[in-house]
Amino acid sequence: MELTNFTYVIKQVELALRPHFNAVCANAGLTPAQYTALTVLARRPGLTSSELARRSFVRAQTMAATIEPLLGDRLVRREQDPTHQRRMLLDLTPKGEALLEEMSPAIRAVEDLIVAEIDENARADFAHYLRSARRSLDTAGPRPSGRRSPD
Amino acid sequence: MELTNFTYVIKQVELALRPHFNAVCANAGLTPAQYTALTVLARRPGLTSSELARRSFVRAQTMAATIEPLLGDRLVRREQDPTHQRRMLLDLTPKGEALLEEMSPAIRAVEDLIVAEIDENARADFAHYLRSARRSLDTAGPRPSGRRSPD
DNA sequence: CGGATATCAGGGAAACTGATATTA
DNA sequence: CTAATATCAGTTGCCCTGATATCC
Repeated sequence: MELTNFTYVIKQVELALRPHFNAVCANAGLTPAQYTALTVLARRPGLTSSELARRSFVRAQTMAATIEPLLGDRLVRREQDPTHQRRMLLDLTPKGEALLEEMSPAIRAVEDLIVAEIDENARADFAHYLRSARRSLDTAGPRPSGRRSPD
Repeated sequence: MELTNFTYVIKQVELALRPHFNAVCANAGLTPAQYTALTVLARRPGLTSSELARRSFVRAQTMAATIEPLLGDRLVRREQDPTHQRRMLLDLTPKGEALLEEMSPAIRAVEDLIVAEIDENARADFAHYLRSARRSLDTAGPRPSGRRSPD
């Protein structure tokens, strides 16, 4: 009963998910972290690298390293914030948007696999619990970067 | 509705969980992977390193590297399988069991944080969904190692 | 000044691939 | 012969810490 061990099972799910997710990303010439950064930028255009890092629970340096190859491949574009000399705003290029579109069916297949056994109705509950866990973990204890809700 | 993005949120939860889990493990002189291996051995004494690897969704080499320091620290003991010349069976030492016991309250605190916002009744559902996801991901597609249910 | 950004340099935990020797 | 185990060696993705310069 109480041998739930959420910490353990969450790690296991992430590990079991990794090869699937990895394969889809590698197929598109991306690392998993890069794909994730692209999807966040798709929904939040004009973020800075630091903001993107906070929303992803990583450091600014880590995110900068993740994004660097995307800039080189012209999947992401960077321009200076008109109001701040120091801030660099990130956006997807059309090429970046097209790549996400191409990957969409394969990603969708992985999504379907995750919830394959779960009733349609219960999937929303599952998603709700996951987001709740992320929120609880974010608003307490040791953190890599700053505050702010991830997405 | 369908903007659930389980792949993304699961990764986010794992990332948000990491610093908490990491701090507890580091406090006990363990890496997260080492702590996890200890807990599995606590519940499944006499596993081989390869079996342990399969249950943990990693390769035999990865698990061997994880366990090596635990043998040196006498937290885990290894003895030859009487019926197989090649198999080496793993077990916790009393020292290993004691360490898990010491860590238990801190681990429990992290567990409580994860489900802090979730109703007592709903926590079992959450655990069920997580295990279901792990199972679905395990029984299909690309995998690092072999078969067998993890735990 | 403090706070946030960007970026340089270095390090570590933990997964991967490939290859090999042994044994049921 | 085939499958599984144990183990050697190298690689990679991706996070970390510390430090620095710039800008509001």
